[in-house]
Amino acid sequence: MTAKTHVNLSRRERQIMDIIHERGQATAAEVMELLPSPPSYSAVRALLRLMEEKGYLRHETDGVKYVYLPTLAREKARKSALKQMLQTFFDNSTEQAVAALLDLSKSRLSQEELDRMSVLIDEARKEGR
Amino acid sequence: MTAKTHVNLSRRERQIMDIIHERGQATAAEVMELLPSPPSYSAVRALLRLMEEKGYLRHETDGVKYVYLPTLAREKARKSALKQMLQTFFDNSTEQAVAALLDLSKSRLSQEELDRMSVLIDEARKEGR
DNA sequence: CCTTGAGTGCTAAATTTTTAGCACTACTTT
DNA sequence: AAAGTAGTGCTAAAAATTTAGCACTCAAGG
Repeated sequence: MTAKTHVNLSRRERQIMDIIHERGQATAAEVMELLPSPPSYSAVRALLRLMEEKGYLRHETDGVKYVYLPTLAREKARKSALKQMLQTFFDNSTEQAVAALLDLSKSRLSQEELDRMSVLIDEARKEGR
Repeated sequence: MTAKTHVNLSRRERQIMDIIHERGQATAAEVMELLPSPPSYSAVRALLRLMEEKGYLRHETDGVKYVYLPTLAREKARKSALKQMLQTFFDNSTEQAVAALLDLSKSRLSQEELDRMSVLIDEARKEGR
């Protein structure tokens, strides 16, 4: 099984996945803190438990408390999210997506960062050939 | 108001938004066709009507039928989705996102497309300077 | 014109999600 | 070793969502 893809996530589940992906891991208390219009602590815990049962999360114990982590490697989750976004918003055009990305962050990009991206593209060029 | 951001969308609402963003517009019948585990036609119509009421969609009439469109310009929706993804999966690193994007699509990219991306980066470089 | 087909809006039932609260366990502190 | 604190699991109620079905409108064809 693994992957009922994330299209099946309910609203809260998705919010929680986002938080956990963003931080890599999180405790119930942290999740609660970051949730918009957070419900009660016990509600958050219940959600986490349910999501674990459904296979979206797993937990490790840190002393007495639980730390939740995504089941799917971050790498894979990224990939699937990117694919989805490419299809939904960019007609599967990588070029358009890169353009939008550059535009979005242009003010924040250093010369060095841009140089490195340039190299990435050169490499892809070579590989493709 | 406008923008309860899309974090508030329910599962079905999100699926529908994705479909409509992907196609630019869609009728109830089309949406139904593309929905995973599609419910009845009238259920789809009801959802669309509700979403319009909440301000996520609007419709135009094409002869007798309704064609639904996103309220938010595609451009803006893209931007907000990208931002979200950058933050959730890439620690706000544009570089990492570009790398993942290239990796994801490497087999599909033509030399020409890669050249054009290269140009994009050069331009950003000049602007930044 | 009348009937039929393809669309719509609305309402309320069914299902799913979301929530709170209680009962329990395990440390820590005194 | 008793009491307190901080965590957990589970259950069932509350809220929100998703759904089906019915009543209506309009245009087209006979």
